[in-house]
Amino acid sequence: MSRTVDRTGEKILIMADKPQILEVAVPSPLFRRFDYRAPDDAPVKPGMRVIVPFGSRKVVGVVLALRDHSDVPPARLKTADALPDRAPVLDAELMQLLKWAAHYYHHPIGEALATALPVLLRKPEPPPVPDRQRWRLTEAGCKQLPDRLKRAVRQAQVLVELASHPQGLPRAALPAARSVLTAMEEKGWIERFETSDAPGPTPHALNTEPHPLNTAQRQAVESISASAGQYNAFLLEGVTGSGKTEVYLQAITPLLEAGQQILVLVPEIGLTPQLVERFSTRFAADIAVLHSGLNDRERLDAWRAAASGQAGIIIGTRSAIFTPLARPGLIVVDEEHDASLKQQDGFRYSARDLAVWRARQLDIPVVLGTATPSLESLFNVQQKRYRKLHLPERAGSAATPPLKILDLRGQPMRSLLSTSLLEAIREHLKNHGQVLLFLNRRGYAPVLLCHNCGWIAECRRCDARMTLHHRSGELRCHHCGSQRRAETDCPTCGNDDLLAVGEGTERIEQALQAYFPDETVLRIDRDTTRRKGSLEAALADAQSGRARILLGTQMLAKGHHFPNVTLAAILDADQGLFSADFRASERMAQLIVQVAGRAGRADKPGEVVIQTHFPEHPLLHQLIAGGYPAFAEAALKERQQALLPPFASLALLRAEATRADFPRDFLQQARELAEPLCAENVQLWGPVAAPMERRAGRYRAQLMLQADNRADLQRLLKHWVPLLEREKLARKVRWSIDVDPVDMY
DNA sequence: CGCCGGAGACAA
DNA sequence: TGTCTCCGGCGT
Repeated sequence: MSRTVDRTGEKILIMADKPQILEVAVPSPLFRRFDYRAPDDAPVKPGMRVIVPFGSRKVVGVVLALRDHSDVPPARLKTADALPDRAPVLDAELMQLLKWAAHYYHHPIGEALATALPVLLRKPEPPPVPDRQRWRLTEAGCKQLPDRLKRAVRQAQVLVELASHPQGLPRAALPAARSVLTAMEEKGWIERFETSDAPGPTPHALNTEPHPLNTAQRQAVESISASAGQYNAFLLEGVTGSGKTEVYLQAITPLLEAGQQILVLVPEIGLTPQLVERFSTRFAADIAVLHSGLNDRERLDAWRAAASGQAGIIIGTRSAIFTPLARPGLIVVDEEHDASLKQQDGFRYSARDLAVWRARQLDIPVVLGTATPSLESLFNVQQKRYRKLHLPERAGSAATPPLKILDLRGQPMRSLLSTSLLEAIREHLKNHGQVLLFLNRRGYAPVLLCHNCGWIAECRRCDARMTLHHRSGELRCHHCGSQRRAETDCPTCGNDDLLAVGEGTERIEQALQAYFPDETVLRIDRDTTRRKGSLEAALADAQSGRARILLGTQMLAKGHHFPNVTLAAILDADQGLFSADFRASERMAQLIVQVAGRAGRADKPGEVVIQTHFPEHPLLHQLIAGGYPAFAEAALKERQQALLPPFASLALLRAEATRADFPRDFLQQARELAEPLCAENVQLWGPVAAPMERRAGRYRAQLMLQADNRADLQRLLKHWVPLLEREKLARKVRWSIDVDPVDMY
């Protein structure tokens, strides 16, 4: 029974044996929480979904707390419609994580909670019942040899998968379309069955024997294992090919055997298949995969498998950090330095930082793995907040290939394929190696220029030039996605002498094909891998060695292993060397080291070439002389002197609108509101226009807040954000707070 | 006279 | 953000 006290001090019994007011997080951009009368039937707990009337619609909110009193006048209080679930969809632990994250990143709680729920649970309609259908091998299927199925790769993969999962797998876990499964079913190789009602944890037997470890790997595994059941943050720094994944696998083995779950975060969907493959070959445990390629139903099933404890391993991108876990044992963040672990719009959380927070709260270990640690994580090691586990050797003792700087000055212009590079390519091809060329610029040419009058093709919605895509004959804006037919005559002077200036991957591909007519040149970028499955197909082509010249953007540099590559080249390192963004050099160093890691193995020495017009640049020299650690040490010193992260805390207030003056005016008012709240150690910079002010037809500006510690910055934000919300101009612009921004544009 | 788009208010 | 209302412009 709840009690209250009246004015006379007498205790009065409230005629209720449960609290009557629900404090609800409603999915809306409002920072307020909303009170409702509880419906009088079901028992309520925080973390339960609740269907409530909101304005003129019905929305799904989440119960934050139960109260016996509300400050809202009774006449305005509405009654919640229904509590659709018997149990909370978000347990106490997740609610705490989400409340903390919404608070730290200054994002409305309702939206934060909504992003943590699978789409189907955000709707008032009842979600579909779980998919209980599983596939398994028949006796005939067990006798099929996957290697015989040369023409049916998918079928072979299904056989391999099912052979290692005798307890059966849901369709979503199989690497094949429904039609493939039906075909195999008709041949009598596989069959379906229904799982029992309450799936328990699956047995987590090993499928394959662990690989032998070197000393450093063994020490890493032992350190992580010794931390089982208690919080510890580890930075697992392992050069490419040093066997980080094997460390993950062996560290989690005892945890799986003890029935615990492992949450693995990866930066991008492109990395999941390979990692899933490694995990599923090793373990018989159910693996739930959560990434943007799933449909709503598949996502819900994976989410439920994690929440029920049925899945032993959960692998997912950024948003998987909010997956409920029945028996959490360890969190792994792979490629922890990767910027895509930070959400770039809406609820701008860092999945890596939240992983550390969540591990601490759960009192379990967290492992941040990378070949090129972020400066933030290295600083945390220095501060003894993280423990570093170092894997200095490449497995099989392959030497790290030397970096070679190739001076582009004086080389014939309009070719990123310098004579020396072409020679090197020829040499490596002759020695049966593969070559990998990296250029972070897709399309044919970044500029289309009139030779007669100087007209340049520009985007109508952005302050940017259009990129020419030759094959499609289109101009595309890489900032807003708009496209149009490429002009053949200059729209200003009518001259037909239009020049394609500069080079993108499409043009380099063409040039390479002309230089090496007998070789297959494989281009891997967003344009060639748009169709579903085409990235996988291209990667398979690269791995098989059929294509020996690989050319691509970012996506080629991340995580993929091509054992035959002996030459890796960065065609143009210059954009990364000079940039307004103070993190650009860190990213360039990481990229160079990651690309370098693609070259060479024990039996085939590798070579890495970096082309630049600035061969004297200190970043390149640090990398050559001392590798990534030397760069990182120097970069950390610079950050300290400039009082930049990790030695300072930053936040950005961004604003955009279709009118240019609104964002500036709003930010100026915001600045004036902030000034009286600023402690001495908090500085305001701006407002300034974004480096590219107009994008997709909207004008953008930002105000930066810099403080020498997190707490003071948070204190300011806490008082400031409510004032912003009340500002009149706040409704004329789209604004957002970015705490710990990674991209400064 | 009625329809449409834009602006502003509001959400318990 | 989604929805409702109000108001002015304009077409019929």
